[in-house]
Amino acid sequence: MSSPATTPDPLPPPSTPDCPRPLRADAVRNRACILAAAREVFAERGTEAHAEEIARRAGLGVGTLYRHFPDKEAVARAVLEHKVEEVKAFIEAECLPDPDPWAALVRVFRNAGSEQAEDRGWADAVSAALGDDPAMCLHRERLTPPVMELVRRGQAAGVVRDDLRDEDLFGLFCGLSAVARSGQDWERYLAVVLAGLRAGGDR
Amino acid sequence: MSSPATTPDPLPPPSTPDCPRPLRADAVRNRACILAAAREVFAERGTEAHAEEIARRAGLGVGTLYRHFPDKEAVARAVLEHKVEEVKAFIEAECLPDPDPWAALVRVFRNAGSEQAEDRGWADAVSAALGDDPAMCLHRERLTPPVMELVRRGQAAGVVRDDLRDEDLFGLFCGLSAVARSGQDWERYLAVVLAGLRAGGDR
DNA sequence: CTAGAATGTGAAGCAAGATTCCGATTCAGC
DNA sequence: GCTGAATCGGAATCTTGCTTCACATTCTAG
Repeated sequence: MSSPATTPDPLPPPSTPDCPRPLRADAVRNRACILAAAREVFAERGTEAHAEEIARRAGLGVGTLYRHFPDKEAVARAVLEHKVEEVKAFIEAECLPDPDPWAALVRVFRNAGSEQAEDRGWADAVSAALGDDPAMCLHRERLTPPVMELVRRGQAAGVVRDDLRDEDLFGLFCGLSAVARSGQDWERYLAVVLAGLRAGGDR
Repeated sequence: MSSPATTPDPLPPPSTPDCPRPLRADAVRNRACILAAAREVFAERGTEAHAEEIARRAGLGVGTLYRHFPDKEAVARAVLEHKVEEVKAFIEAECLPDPDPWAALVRVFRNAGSEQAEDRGWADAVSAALGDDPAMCLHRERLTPPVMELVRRGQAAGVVRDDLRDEDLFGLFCGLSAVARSGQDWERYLAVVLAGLRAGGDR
């Protein structure tokens, strides 16, 4: 079926779907620089970050940025992807294992608050997660399950209010993002929300 | 000091600070059209509303819009002003008189939720109120007092949690705005927040 | 009814950013 | 160290939306 190994394939390495061809070493390095810079800039400026600033911060020209990504949104998506994995990892490593579901849930919210306070882009993304842009909803799907798992455990233990659906949860995070983004004291806001989540506080 | 009354003042009516000169009848009418259109468009599109669309919806050219307002932001301010008065009037007429401070507070929040769900511009403004743009903070100053008055009464009656400062309150409204704006079910969100506001639910 | 000021128009001018383009540079295999 | 393909750079281009302007139209006082 394939040509004898002795004759080097005249075509570039057959482009497998996930690795069309090995990137040149410098290109790999630069791509990483762009992503690192983008993480910084999005964290500072949120969705409004400028492509130019990302490139400059990476020590590269805009053209290079556009060689690696089709447009600015793609960069944002890549950065978001990274953040989601980070947060997911935190929840799975630091919260899910906790035998006390309430303490674990509190830790999830605290983490969300501090991350959002420090990363405007992340706060923007969480706010946008309620919208209808599919790219922005992706992380909602990715993070809801582990958090709901904790909620369910809490409800089983009788410490979390019984009515509470997926969407409500994201609504709360969304509110938190609005407060955290603004430099407001999100801990106080969180205190109220947590009190509200606790079982029995119902009106 | 002034010239005899018999000689009509050759100058246009001395421009008093608040009424430089009487506007022409059609100008008054058009200004009102612009504001009405602006209210609609800002309600639909929020801060992103286009000057052009406002003018078109008013049945006028953009130039006319700019004859009446120095820039788009001035239009937004005027619209905001109107909304703030409306909300303030609602609180003073429908909530402050209520002898039950908790019921009154709930009504304030419900009103906020439904207004924000129907008026994207208002939701945006509330979110922005935590920022540092003075024009956007103005309504915070205007609405905080009456609401805090209710909070204080509630605290005195022992139905509202004791620690609760001005800023916290706006944080909660800000969160509500994020949820309401997104078409999410803000009533559920509110249920949690209200449970959290209630005295005794503390962790 | 008429003149002249006040208004209304919307095309043209600008500004800010995103994206493209193509010559200049750098890598990787020989 | 050579050569051609892959990359880089950043000025030029395009897009979008705000704002201005010179001229046309409409009011209002006389």
